[in-house]
Amino acid sequence: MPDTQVPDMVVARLPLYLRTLRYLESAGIEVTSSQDLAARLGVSSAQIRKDLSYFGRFGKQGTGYETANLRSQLEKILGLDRRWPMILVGAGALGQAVMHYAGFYERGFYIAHVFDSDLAKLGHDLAGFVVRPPEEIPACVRENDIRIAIVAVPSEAAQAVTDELVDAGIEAILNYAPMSLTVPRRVQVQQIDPVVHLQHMVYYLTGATRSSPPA
Amino acid sequence: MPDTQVPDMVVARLPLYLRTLRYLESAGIEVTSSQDLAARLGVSSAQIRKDLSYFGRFGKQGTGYETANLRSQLEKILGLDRRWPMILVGAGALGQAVMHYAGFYERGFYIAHVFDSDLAKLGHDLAGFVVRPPEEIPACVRENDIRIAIVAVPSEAAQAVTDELVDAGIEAILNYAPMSLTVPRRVQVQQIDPVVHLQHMVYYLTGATRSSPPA
DNA sequence: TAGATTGTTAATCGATTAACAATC
DNA sequence: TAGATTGTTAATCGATTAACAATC
Repeated sequence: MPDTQVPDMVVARLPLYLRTLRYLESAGIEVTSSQDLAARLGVSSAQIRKDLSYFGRFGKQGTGYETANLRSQLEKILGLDRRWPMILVGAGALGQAVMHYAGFYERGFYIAHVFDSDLAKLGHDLAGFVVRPPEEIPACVRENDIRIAIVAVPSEAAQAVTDELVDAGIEAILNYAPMSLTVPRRVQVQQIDPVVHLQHMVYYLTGATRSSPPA
Repeated sequence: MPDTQVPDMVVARLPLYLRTLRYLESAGIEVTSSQDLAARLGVSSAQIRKDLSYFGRFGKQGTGYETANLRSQLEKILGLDRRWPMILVGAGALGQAVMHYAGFYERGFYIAHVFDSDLAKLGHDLAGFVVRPPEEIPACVRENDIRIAIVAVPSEAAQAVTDELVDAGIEAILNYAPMSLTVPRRVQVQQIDPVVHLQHMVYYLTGATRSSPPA
């Protein structure tokens, strides 16, 4: 079974499965089942089995899945059997918070270089990173084979920075600016905007006339 | 047209529409159309019109939508014609980054109280917030009518903190811990986990054999 | 064996899109 | 008026679920 064309929604769920498997593994739980995972994630067990079936057969009838094995299989499928370097653009408050975030390294990513257009920031100080001017992005990306960038600049600058990143050959962008970015189809973009999630939830907090939250 | 039961996916998109409308408004663009919004957001214009139709009629044939009007209508629909106080649990590195995030206040939210179980943190220092012990959460929530909480504690503590928040009457949780939370159905949960998004994108960066990214 | 759980197919359900009459 | 765009319906498309034979 080759890549029969996996729906993007399925791909999007794999990291959630992976996260739970890591947790189970760290808790010493060596075997799990689609039902157990489903309960922990709040989805249906059929969905988990169906999702996994796009990539192969990882379980054993009557038993379930070996936690460590499925975890490692998912890592391989997602491309996490290596570590990915990223560049960070923006070394302001948000960018510095991103630099300090410990979760990247543990789960397959790390920040390799940091850029900011503020001349006052160029130096060694920030969280152990040397802040470099944006002009150096193209060479840095090329020389270090970097494919992922994090955008942590003010909204006003986000699209311009994105255009430069795309020109430099970046293929995936994690955007912390609260703004939709326009990119060519070959470039992946994902958005981190906590306020969008708050606004979504607040809808269900308003009025008793309001429809009830989704299952 | 009352609340015919709006699909959650539609509700989830409203904040994105709102974000773009705010941008247009700030750029002095007074009129827009479903086509213009669609192009900016990378969705179809039919979807935007359909989504809006769940809530009423906001446009004018032949012309489009008045930016400021549609923005304000969406705010009303989402429940953003007021400002929502939140409590933050966790005053470590992540919690402090959340405290410093300027985007909440501008878009309808603010952190009213901060809690941390670390005795060393109790005090005034952090970003202008007085850090209080978690025992005070229930009274604080009750007395101040707080319905939203942000969880920014280590993964190991996240579920326990969540259970306490639920008991205290919290109805919506924004979770920064990289971990699925289990809550009663009446409670909203949304997750912020940048690594999940990176892992999702990386799938499309691996191998030429790989299916191409979604449109 | 009896009990459990997978992998998979077919049925259901829901979301997106296409298309167009209404109308500004 | 001619041109444009909405709001809405019906058709399409795709994702989720139910169910069960296979099998550990």
